[in-house]
Amino acid sequence: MTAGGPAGEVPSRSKRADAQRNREAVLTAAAAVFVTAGVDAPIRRIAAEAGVGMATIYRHFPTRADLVTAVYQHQIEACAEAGPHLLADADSPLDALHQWIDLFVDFLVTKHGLADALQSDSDRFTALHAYFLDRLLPVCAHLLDAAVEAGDITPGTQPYELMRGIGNLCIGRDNDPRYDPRRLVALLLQGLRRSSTA
Amino acid sequence: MTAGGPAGEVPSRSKRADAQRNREAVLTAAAAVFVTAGVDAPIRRIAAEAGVGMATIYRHFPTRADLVTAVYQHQIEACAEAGPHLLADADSPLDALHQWIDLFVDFLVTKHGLADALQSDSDRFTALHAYFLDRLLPVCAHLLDAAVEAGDITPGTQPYELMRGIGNLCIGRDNDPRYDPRRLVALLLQGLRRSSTA
DNA sequence: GCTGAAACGGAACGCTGCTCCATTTAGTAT
DNA sequence: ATACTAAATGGAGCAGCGTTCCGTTTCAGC
Repeated sequence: MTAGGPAGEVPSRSKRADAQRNREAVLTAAAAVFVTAGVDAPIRRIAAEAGVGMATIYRHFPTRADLVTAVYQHQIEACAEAGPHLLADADSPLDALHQWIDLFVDFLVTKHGLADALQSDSDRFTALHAYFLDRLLPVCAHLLDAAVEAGDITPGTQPYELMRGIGNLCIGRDNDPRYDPRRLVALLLQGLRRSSTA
Repeated sequence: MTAGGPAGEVPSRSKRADAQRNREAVLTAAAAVFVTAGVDAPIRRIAAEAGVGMATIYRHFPTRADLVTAVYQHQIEACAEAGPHLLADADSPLDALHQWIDLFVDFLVTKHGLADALQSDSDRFTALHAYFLDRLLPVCAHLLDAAVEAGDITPGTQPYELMRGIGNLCIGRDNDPRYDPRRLVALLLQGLRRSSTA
């Protein structure tokens, strides 16, 4: 019951001050290194950048997925929270879905290697995959349902499948002028539209 | 001058017999290992399976892409050759495109990690990427052009982008019942259709 | 200050890709 | 049949990476 003491309301407190500081240093360093070397950057590199030992990183973030998740948590949250907002403001549910997916795609393509990691068949990133799903799948499902209900798109598409499809389309070398994920995502969404012949 | 001897007409000859044998052994072993461990399987493993040293593999196949290419060459060729054949037999160019893409997708999804390798941003597989493009891009372009000319789909889609998109959709853990690349590829093709409102 | 425990750092281990070179072996000329 | 040469071989060796382990340092409460 722990009457008056810290009961763990704020999860990031109740640790030693230096541990807190190091945690922040690691997050900052990781964010910087991820930009240039991708989310697969060597732990040693991040540790050096942060001025800590490797064990410190492993202690704070047991798996790489935990580190990546922590680095991008705010942006993932922002994307999740944008969903209902867009639905309220857009001209149609389909518009809202489009705009939300644009946000999602922008997020993925600007994070070097993130889309790759999300779909990696390695077990290293399962937790990251799970976090994305927990946070964004309901949002996507809601938008999808709204668009179906409005009669804009055909029913039957599973949100999970759609999100993975979009994520997959974002995989690949950056800055290839011949390949723009956005165009293919647009094509995919076009395929979702309710055809007039149906 | 080497009057009567082999002059090198057949490129895979003109090597010592043991080298030929080892080359075949490596290909067989690699094919077997790829099935269970994916195209990223350690060279040591393939060497052990083939009963040769690692250097032998590197000598015959300088890069991993060369090895993977050699292992799947016949299937890639078959896929390439099927294109014109399908176009001649199918009811419509769009049908032919569909069937050909089905072939392509089947090929990718049954080769563990191949789709991942094709889009990997690592330089290890650039040659593989190039080979796929050299061989299959013209076929895809031809089918696409025919479908556009028949008025079945809207013009403007680049064959390269389409192929990469399809390849990307095939990436991921095998046997996930919630994600079937075929459904998304179908959706993508649906998006290519000429809409009656255009 | 003193002390116990939390936190730390980097050496160490295992696995992998790739290279280098002493040794073996196939093919040929005698 | 034998000897010779160049092709071919194999595995030790090096470097980079993820992950763990443990002796040492540092914080925080008394």
